[in-house]
Amino acid sequence: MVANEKLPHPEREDIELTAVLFALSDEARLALVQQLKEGPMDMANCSALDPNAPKSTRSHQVKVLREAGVIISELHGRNRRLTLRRDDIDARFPGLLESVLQEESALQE
Amino acid sequence: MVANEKLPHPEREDIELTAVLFALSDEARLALVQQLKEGPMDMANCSALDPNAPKSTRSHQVKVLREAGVIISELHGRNRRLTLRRDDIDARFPGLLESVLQEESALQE
DNA sequence: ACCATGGTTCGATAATAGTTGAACTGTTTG
DNA sequence: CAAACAGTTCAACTATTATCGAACCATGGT
Repeated sequence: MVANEKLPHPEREDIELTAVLFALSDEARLALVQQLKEGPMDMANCSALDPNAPKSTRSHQVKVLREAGVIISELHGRNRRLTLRRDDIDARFPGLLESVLQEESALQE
Repeated sequence: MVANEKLPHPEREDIELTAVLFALSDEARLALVQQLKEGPMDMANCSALDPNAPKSTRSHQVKVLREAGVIISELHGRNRRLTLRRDDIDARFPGLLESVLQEESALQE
């Protein structure tokens, strides 16, 4: 039972490849996904989301990933806990996440 | 020896993941890449490039894929022969193309 | 109940991307 | 060499995305 799911997430079968690719085609969003491969994180702790940026900007980046079906964003205390939808993406597009997550350059430069 | 290479193509090591993902995040461009997995094709014969669209539009779509390093566009007679850079993409991002090319939906709907 | 925290939403503006016609380039064919 | 063909480039326009401040909303702590 997932707590308080107010923000819409696409069902697995509604996840579209082009939307996923687009969501991942941004350095910042890709870096965030890289960070989430280790496990769920609270949004406030994600260093990949520039802490200097306004929160509306951070919220927007997360929204794009969420609406594409790449991550789940659920209420957890007063934070948002972000979880990579690894199973769903793997089921829809086998091998895609693995190949993207291998790449380290997004975090380095 | 490749014939008459006037248009710039990035070197293998300069191909960026985000640029590739972005190039593939468009239905039309993805469909073109799907079509090219069978082998090189002349631009004029690619049904994935809407034949009703103006040629400047088709040229633009090809340009995005070329500049991202996804395809090679070389002069071949009075056509452009398009070739998927499978080896280069595989070398840079192993598994990525395979996972994207498995997906059929782009050609179907 | 109040306040601080962490985030969302809205609306405006800036930046980036796509579309297209017209003019131009290179190549084949007559 | 001229016309036709295939495509590129340019410039103007449209459309989509991103950024950001301000107002708002829910939760946790006191």
